[in-house]
Amino acid sequence: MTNVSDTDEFSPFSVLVVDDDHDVLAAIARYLRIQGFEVAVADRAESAIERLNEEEIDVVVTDLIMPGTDGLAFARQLRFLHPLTPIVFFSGHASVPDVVGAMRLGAVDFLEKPIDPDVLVETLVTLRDRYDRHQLIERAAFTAESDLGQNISFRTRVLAYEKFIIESSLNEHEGSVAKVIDALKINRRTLNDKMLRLGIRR
Amino acid sequence: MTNVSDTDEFSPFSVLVVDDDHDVLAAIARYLRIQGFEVAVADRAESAIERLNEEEIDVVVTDLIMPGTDGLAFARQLRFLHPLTPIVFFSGHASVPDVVGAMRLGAVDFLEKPIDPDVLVETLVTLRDRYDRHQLIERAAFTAESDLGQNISFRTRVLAYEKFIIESSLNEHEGSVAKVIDALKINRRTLNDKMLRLGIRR
DNA sequence: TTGATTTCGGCAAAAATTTGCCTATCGATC
DNA sequence: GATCGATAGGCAAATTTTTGCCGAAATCAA
Repeated sequence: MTNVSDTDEFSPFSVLVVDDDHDVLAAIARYLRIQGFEVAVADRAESAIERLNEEEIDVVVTDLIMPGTDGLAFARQLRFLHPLTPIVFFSGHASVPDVVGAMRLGAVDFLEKPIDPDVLVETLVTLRDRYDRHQLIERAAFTAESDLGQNISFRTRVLAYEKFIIESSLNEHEGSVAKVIDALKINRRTLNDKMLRLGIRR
Repeated sequence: MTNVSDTDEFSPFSVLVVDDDHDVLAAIARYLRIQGFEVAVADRAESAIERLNEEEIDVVVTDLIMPGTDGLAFARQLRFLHPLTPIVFFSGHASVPDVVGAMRLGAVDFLEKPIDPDVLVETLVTLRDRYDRHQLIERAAFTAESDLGQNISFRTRVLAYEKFIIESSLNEHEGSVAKVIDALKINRRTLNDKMLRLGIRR
């Protein structure tokens, strides 16, 4: 696997903000940019998906209630395309089922409107600090063959995920294979084989 | 196949209900027993933990707000003792952060008080049908942001991810297995087997 | 009701993965 | 140089998964 851009400049943490209200969108984007985030915006789900396919997004921040494809439906698509990309929801009057649905889709957090910019930034900073490395690895694993868009085979996806898990765990344990074996409860021989097959090096 | 009377072949599905309000507790317990569940009750977290250690509990249903140890703190203990036991929360006036916190702890659902008994039963029936005793696969297993994710085996995580992919794809294709087969490029027989093993229903 | 379509599961062969055993390499240390 | 600890890989048996074939059950459309 030749990865064109994994050696060059460090990639900033990029946030995709999705909201149909342009004023809110602009305000959030502006604030986040001041805070040093790279920000992409979209005013509806369809364009958000486009953005996600075009550029590397580290985290998605989306309104729950939008005309057309709403936040949950959007998250569902996102989950399918990029299963591990963190999602932060926000909404004005969210019902309990809404929040439940969002969290079930793997949302990291659910903020209430009006958004306190500092709370949002805090959430994002936590994510950045905590998952920066993981995200980079994830991208390498999941974008490797995802150029084709939707039709990635089940097999490929699962392998990519396995690769992600192992690389994450290795990363977390500073390259100690023994610790990974323990943490993932995986047979040593199996791990070695998988690493070989998936092209994982310490 | 999905018949209520089939279940007596297996060990019964046991529910632990936790609420400090004895009236509510009795009402729920009574209703669930009528519906054929084996029900244990506890009026506070401490006794609930005792119950959990004494008998085999398949799912915990707990109030969020209780004097002493509240629902979230209780869930945290439960997670430590029985990481894969499903939890269903209920509460009267739950705030968004409450719900978020509950779901982060791996709650299966969050119901609002007053509880509609039928909704609760439906939730439990789904759980009963869906979770195979041998192979409990927690949604949290694969959620990247979960606090739990750490001690879960490689195998379990991968299975959870497979389950997620298939469910997502089914969802996206409105339950059409044929379309899923095409989209995921997976053998029909393999898909059927996986659905069976992972407890996926259309 | 009938016939076409779709979905499911039993079964067994084929294929792939996992695992245990044994040996080899690499570094750090004595 | 010898040794210890950690990591890898060859090999073959054990185990699991995948797949094709078959028929049955369920669903849908006249």
